[in-house]
Amino acid sequence: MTDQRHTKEQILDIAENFLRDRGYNGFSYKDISISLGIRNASVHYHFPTKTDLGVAIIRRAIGRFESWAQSLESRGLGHSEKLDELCLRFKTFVDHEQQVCLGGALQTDFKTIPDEMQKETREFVSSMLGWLEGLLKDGRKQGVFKFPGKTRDQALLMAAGLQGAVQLVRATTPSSFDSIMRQMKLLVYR
Amino acid sequence: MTDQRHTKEQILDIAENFLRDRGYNGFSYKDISISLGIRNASVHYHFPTKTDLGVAIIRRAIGRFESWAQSLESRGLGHSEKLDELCLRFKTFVDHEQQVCLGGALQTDFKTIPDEMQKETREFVSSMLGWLEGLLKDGRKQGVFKFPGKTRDQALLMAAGLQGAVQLVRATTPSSFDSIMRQMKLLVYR
DNA sequence: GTCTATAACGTGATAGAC
DNA sequence: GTCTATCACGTTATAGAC
Repeated sequence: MTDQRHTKEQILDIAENFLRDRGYNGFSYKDISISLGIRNASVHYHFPTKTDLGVAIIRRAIGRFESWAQSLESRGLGHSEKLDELCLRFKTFVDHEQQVCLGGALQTDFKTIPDEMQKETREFVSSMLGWLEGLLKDGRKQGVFKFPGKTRDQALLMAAGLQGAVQLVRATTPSSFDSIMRQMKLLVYR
Repeated sequence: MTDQRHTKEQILDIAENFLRDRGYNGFSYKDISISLGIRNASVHYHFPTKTDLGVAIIRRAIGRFESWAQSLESRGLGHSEKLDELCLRFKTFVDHEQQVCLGGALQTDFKTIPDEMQKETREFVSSMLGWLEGLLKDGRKQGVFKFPGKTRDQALLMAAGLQGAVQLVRATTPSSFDSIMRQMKLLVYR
């Protein structure tokens, strides 16, 4: 019984890894089954269709993001530290075999993924943008962040910068990510 | 004779469109052949392998970008106008069925594309980054742009922001692109 | 829950006629 | 240059035994 949840979770781990590594159309049930050491049909037992699998990956990511955001609260971090933690989160992708973030991968493949996945993707992105906007709004009010214009625009720019940064690394060098983070912070703190 | 070049160019147009629309693994020779009204095998006549096709798309994009940059010179545009033109270039993708930019699509699919395409992708990105860095360096020297930090970092941030922006549109709304451009300019002009 | 076996279809690619 | 026909293989997915 714990075994079921265990395998299911393992499949999600592996599939999400492939998704960030190769995109939604860049991996198959066979890849997952080989990676896990079971058979193709066994993967289908846990996730009947690839759509089910894709939706589950994104839903889990949404929950994980919200838990993460919550954990920052309970650790009592300040605005500046929270922003650092977000950047660190993306840096993890780069450090882990130059993977890209889930949102970026799903948006690039957007027109090829089923409707249910598109819907979850919007939800995921909306959740992240909402959090970031809140952080920037609060941080600016308290004088931690200093940027002109609308908070919403700044949040969008940072989200775009973050997801573009992890992708750019693949065509340049890992240090590009650090460059972009450095500059992003420079512009928001002065 | 002109017909050959014509069909070949049409294939490139259609394939590049698919690539920006659905990613490298999201379209097939069949899609192209149907779209062009010829047969699968005929497409293979012009581009024997999908790798050949992919490489040709990127090479053409590199040439096109350099012609575009050159055209800005002959039009005698200033630094500020050149930056506007770049943003406009990306906005075109958004306006055209919310497509993403070639660099972003290729980077997301990077680990699934053949070596030759990876090489061309690096070349393409390098070309764009070099141009942008030159623009920012010159513009800052002349007092048009005002940003702290390294020119290279700023160029990387803007490239990441641009490619992230066209992608984010898909999961949010087209106006996100305008928001991001507005904020990007705000930060580089003050 | 996992297996074997297989269906139904899509993919990149090639041979050879016209 | 384009066609028909076909190959070899990968894909998602299902039926049914263990």
